[in-house]
Amino acid sequence: MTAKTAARPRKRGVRTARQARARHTVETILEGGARVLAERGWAGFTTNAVAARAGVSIGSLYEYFPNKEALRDAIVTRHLDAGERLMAEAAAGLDLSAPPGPARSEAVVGALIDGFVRLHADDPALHRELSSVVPLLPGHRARAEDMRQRLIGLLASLLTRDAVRPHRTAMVIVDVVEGLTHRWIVEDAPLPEDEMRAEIEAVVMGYLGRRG
Amino acid sequence: MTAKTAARPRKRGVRTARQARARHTVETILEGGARVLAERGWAGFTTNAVAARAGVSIGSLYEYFPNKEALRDAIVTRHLDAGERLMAEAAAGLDLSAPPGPARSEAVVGALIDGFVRLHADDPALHRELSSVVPLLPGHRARAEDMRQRLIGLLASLLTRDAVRPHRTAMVIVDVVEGLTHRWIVEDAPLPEDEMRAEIEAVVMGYLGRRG
DNA sequence: GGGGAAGTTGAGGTTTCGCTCGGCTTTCGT
DNA sequence: ACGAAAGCCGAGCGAAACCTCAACTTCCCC
Repeated sequence: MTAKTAARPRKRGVRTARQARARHTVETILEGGARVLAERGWAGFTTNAVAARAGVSIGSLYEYFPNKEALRDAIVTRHLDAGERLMAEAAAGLDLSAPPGPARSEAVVGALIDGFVRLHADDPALHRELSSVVPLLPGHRARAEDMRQRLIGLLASLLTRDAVRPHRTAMVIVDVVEGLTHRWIVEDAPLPEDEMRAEIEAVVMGYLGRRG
Repeated sequence: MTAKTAARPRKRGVRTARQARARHTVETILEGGARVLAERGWAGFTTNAVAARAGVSIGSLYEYFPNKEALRDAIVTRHLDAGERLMAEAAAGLDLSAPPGPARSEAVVGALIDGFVRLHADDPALHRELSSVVPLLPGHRARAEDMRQRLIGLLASLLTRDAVRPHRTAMVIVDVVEGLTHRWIVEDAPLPEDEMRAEIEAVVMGYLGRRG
């Protein structure tokens, strides 16, 4: 084959799931893909492994995903969506009517820690793989970076009374919280969860007190 | 001709470099491997690419490394050796005759930050790849973990006067410093180096003050 | 300087894995 | 109820990557 010379090589089009059965198949494949990624890592993430894990044939997988990258990207997108939802929930739970000041800042920091703990605690292996070994599209990196920047902006706006340079302070805090939750939940868990939260809070509040 | 009579097919043994020329070849291959890893990542780390980059034939590579994993492991070992040396140097540079207390702690923390900055600043791309995407042998993970524990132990012994639970405090500090240097140097550099050091120091000293 | 050990080479065997395609089964609309 | 569209299947093709091996070159040592 290969026949590049043909007027239309006519690659077989990728199907768009219309029937409920097909949507279920797509769902199953995505879920299987996430499981394979979490359990066997990016190296074990072969299209045949995903199809087998999902209980569908390799042909079905390629009905809905033009290639391996598209499947990977769909899984990444889902993970980013979940993170976005988590962030929105955490923000919605904040009591913004409280008067600005150290007390409110402590509550805000608590919510931030809570959000990151939940983000990492739900399927740590998948999160680890996606956040460090799986190759990402520039668009996905950009989206993650955008989420981070929005989070920093929000935090900065809540810290205007407690910090001389709110944006800088917010960036440091976000990086500290993310770094510690990532290390302790995803890499290994040297502390029980409540102590972990307390330590992270101590680090952040100590920094805030010093910069305030 | 020779040795046709040997009953054993005997898998061809891996050569141990004896002559200077051969040692140079091994060196070149290791260096080429590190470059390929840093520039094209683990996905681009193919034995043919390494051989080409090193300017030797693929056959030569397999004279000294029984397989791809052995080559990877040798590169990882070298990187760990470098980290070990850096840690020893930083420890040797400490002034332990100074009286324990906040002033000495600040100097110790400064040295810690300095060590991690140097560890990450020298070939950040290679460090990134080795510390997150390249699959490691359990033995290598164990060695890295051992280095971390020794560092924590050393730091804890220097903080006995400043913290109620020195070991816990030391662990948190090491994780904060490593997390922030890694994020800011390896992932991207949002701050000039001196400001970066100042922020990390502010985080750690704030935590120390609060826990003291 | 000669013989043998050490070192080097690269075409190609083997395996792994992404992906295709012809044919079969199920669902839907009329 | 029946034809067409949607969905599903899996043997196998081709590319890419790991690794081998027989032949060649360079170096060492007596």
